[in-house]
Amino acid sequence: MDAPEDTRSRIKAAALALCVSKGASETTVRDLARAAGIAEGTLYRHYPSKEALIAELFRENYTEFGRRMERVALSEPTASARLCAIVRQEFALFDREPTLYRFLLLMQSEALPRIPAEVFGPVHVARAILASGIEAGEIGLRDVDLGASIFLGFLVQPALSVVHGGLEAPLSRHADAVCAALTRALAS
Amino acid sequence: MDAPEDTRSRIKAAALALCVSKGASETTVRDLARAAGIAEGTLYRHYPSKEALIAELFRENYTEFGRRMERVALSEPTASARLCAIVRQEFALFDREPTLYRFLLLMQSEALPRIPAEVFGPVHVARAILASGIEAGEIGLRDVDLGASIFLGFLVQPALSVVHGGLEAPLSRHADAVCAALTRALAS
Amino acid sequence: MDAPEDTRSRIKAAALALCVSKGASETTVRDLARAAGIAEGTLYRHYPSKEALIAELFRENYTEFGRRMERVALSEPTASARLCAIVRQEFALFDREPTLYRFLLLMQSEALPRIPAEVFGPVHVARAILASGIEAGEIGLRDVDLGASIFLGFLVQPALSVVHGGLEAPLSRHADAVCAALTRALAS
Amino acid sequence: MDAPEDTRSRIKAAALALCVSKGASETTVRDLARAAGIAEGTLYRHYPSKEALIAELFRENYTEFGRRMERVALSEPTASARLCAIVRQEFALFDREPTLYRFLLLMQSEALPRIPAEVFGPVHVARAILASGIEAGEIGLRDVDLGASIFLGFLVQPALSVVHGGLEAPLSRHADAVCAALTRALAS
DNA sequence: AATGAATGAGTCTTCATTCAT
DNA sequence: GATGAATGAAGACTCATTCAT
Repeated sequence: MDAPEDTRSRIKAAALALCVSKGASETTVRDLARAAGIAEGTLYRHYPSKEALIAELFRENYTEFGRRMERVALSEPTASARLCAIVRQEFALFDREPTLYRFLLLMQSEALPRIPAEVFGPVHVARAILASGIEAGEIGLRDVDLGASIFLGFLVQPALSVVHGGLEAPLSRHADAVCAALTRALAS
Repeated sequence: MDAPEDTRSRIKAAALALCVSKGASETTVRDLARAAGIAEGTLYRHYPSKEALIAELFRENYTEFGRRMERVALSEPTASARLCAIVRQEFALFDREPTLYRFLLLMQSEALPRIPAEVFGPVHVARAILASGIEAGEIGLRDVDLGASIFLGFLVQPALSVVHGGLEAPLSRHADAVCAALTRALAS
Repeated sequence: MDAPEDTRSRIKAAALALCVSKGASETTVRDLARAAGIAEGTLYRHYPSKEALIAELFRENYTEFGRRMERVALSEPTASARLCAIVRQEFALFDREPTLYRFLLLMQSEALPRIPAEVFGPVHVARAILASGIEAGEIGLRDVDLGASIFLGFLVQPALSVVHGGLEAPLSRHADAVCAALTRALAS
Repeated sequence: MDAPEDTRSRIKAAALALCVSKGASETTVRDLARAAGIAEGTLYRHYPSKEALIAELFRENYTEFGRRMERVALSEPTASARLCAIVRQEFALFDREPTLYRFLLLMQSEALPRIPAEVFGPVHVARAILASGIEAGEIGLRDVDLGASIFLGFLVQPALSVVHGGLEAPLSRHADAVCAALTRALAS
């Protein structure tokens, strides 16, 4: 009745929502199946294990995150403008798709260590932009790795603060201020 | 034979190390007992549950984190200097006690949501310092909450980058550059 | 495209091989389907259940075993000669079709209890030959049931010993010695 | 309350009985626990897995079988007498402890292949006795391996025949006839 | 006749927790 | 306080079987 792809999508959506609301290890296969409207065994026709499902889900969204960054960055002329465009876009996405975003944020500490460093993601894009900015003499901070780390701090921490209640939603409201501070931080 | 406090310390040390190396939910009471050199049942003489043990462990270190920040901040004259002193101190601590620090970093996303916002911690300290700096006209960024969030980004993200391998250890090596960028970011 | 009988044969061959190599209950329908080159559901067009498939497979080969015994026995003049002819033939078959034979040997303990005693098989043939031998005064051992059991021991145990590595292959090499011993055992 | 050894014994007894009555793979851990009067989890304090429990059970009884054979054999003067003593003893044991014996008989085909050939057992004893008999010129059949195999056939097949209903119980009733036939078989 | 995704009862196993010693 | 065997609920996963196509 449903296309097989539909079942997979339902599983993914259920996993995303449940991991965000209860955490990955508190989410049982039974929860997953119920939320996706499938039988428990059906999950195993699509993923080899619960762990693999979550890992794949994280990886997909992680690399998609990187690709999204690449996409907005392309249309901007300078490194600073690129990073700001990313901030604006991601903050807007955080407001529009809170579940997807929280998933990425919350799973980071468990999932990232299991992903090989070579896998394409936000860090690569940040590094590339910073490298070009440094070469163009536009960015003062000369350490690409540190610059990427600081940039990610600007991107991630405000989002986390909104999640934890320390910063008022919507996140987009803070985009201008964050971009300004980010530009100053990397400038000299 | 051992003072009871000794047993508690051994349990805490074991929990810290195991949570860092395998994650909280992957750490079993058996693991804990083995690592602490006690019987499984003994844990329950000291904590009502495994969950409570980890929660208490996080909370202790979390508030201690805040208190450490307060302590260094006191001796500095300006907001900027205070924040930089904190950065330097914590980066040094990260290098000296990696397990303790990683525990805080990794458990954040699971443990923080369960801690009421009123509980004293780093966020309070950051906010207080920023508020004073804004009042003194020393800090341009006028939103205390956002400023605190950005500051935490500077504190946390470089540490995470070292953990994930994206930034070269030791973290202290980057303290100067981070302080400079942080000062610029908040300045205007 | 294929004649249906072909599919059945492929299923049977797959079941035989898998039961021998991993045991009946360790063999899954998925294994069976994969090895036979069919879909899992297809098995149920040919057999009502996995269990029924294996039971039928055993029964077929079990009665065929009996019929084979009957056939060689016919051309021999005395009971002793008949039993020896059987030994020779079966030992040769064991060497030629090891999988088929191991199936019979290994499934014995699970499958035999579920087969009613009336079902035609090796035991019937052995009993008939022995009865005729006793009547002809040619065989000293007067208990037909015991004689049949001892004969089966001569037939089965050397084969099992080869399977378990306690007796050197090929089994046929031992046919003469076994026949001689068997003849002596029943003689007096 | 119970000595721990008691729990283990109860588990073993339950496993023995259930494996005999329903087969190893049809026996669930739940069955085992119920029959032993323990909780399911308790089994895993004593054995690493259900499989390991059954394997250990088989191995224990298998080597004990060998040791029993050794023990009766000692008191007899000739190879023939030793083998007959074994037959008599084991047939009697089969009648007295049918469950234990059936376990060995029925599990043979699954369990034996997983036991390394070096493990001490009935085959070793049979071979040793036959070798001594051959050397003493007392036994005509010159192939030790084949002789051991034939002997095991005399030992095992009549027991199996009783289990399957082809031979009338008690097995001991047939001991004399079997001994006589065995002696003749090996003699010349 | 053939397919193979879906099913869901049932399996083995784990693990936080209890309690008699 | 300390122990560690016992618990049993709950977990992840399997697999024979069904059925719409």
